Amino acid sequence: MRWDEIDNLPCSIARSLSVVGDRWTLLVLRESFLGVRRFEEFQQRLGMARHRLSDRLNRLVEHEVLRKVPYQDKPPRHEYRLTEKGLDLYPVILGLVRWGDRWMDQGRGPPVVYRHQTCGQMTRPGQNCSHCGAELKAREVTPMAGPGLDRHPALKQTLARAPGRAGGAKKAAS
Amino acid sequence: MRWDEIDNLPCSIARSLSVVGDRWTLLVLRESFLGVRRFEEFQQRLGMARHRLSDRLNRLVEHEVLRKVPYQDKPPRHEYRLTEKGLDLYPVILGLVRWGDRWMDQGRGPPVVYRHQTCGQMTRPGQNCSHCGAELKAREVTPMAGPGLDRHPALKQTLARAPGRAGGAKKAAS
DNA sequence: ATAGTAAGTTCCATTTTGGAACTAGTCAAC
DNA sequence: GTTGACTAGTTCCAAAATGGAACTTACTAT
Repeated sequence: MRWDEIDNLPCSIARSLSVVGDRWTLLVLRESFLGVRRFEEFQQRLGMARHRLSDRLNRLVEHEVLRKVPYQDKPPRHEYRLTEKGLDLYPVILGLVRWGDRWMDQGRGPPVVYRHQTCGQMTRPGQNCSHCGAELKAREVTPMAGPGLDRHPALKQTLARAPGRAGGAKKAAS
Repeated sequence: MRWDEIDNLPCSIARSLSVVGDRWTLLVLRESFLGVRRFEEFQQRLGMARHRLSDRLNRLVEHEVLRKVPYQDKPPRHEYRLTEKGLDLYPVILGLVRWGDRWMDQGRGPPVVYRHQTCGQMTRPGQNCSHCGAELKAREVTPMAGPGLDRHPALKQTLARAPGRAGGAKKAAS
């Protein structure tokens, strides 16, 4: 069976994987959830081949997980932003984080920890806040450096601009 | 960046994907969660190339997501069963199901629906039961044919032996 | 005119995957 | 006592996906 056939299986897992089930797509989306929006920035942070990134972004736009939003006219330039469909992948991302934190942390503790802005407390990654029980929404969660992030200044920088922070992806006040 | 380097990134998503982030692995695990344990049965249900399946199963065993359990001596034969680490991937699987159900159902409704045995009610796929709120464990959830499964007898058969059913993967009574 | 920035595309080598056929150990039937 | 079936693979080769580096296009700034 070839990859371009699996989206027709009567299986929600196969259909989901037909969009996000390759080496890079979920890492691209991780960056999106951290506030990254531009081609150059995705490429620099992920270190992936440029044409591969181009493919992945285009496919995500095709499937309406991201949408292209122009931010200047001359020359035409645009950003890639999460749609509602894309934002709805947050539990999948946090599910992978939770599993990786538990089983793949190399004994150092989680590289990233999360605070639920709505209730103000730290939460385990997952579908619901482990403190208040409310559903975790990407815009209401602040990722912060955890114990497993020793000596990785580059990633700390990524975190510094994540949602929920002053001076983050959006201007703090307009 | 090559694939065999990503498991060293200080990122739980990348590390999780280094185990389950390829075309087939999560589909293999889906079958595991449905009670499939033997090479031939994985191969027949998934229709994937045999040596690819062999690779994937070996990698999952290496990472202790599955373990090999002998079931006969002459000739030596064994089954692949989920470990605790593997069972802990259930929320990731159900996260993909939930997203696929919502966004990729082709207008037909979910192919599979889930009943939480512990409370006896139907639940949305996810980390917790949408009825009673308890964490969903693979062994306490029964997948059943949903509206999106029209005319797919093969998959109905897969479901018929899933956990929580009499006459399923284990003998009903010993 | 030269350099810089952003978002790609092109070319080519390497890696991964897919398909079909073949191997190995054992039992059961003819 | 040879043939066929069953289970779990492996081998060979072609096709597809990926990675790396250089090049392109459309501007702006110096």
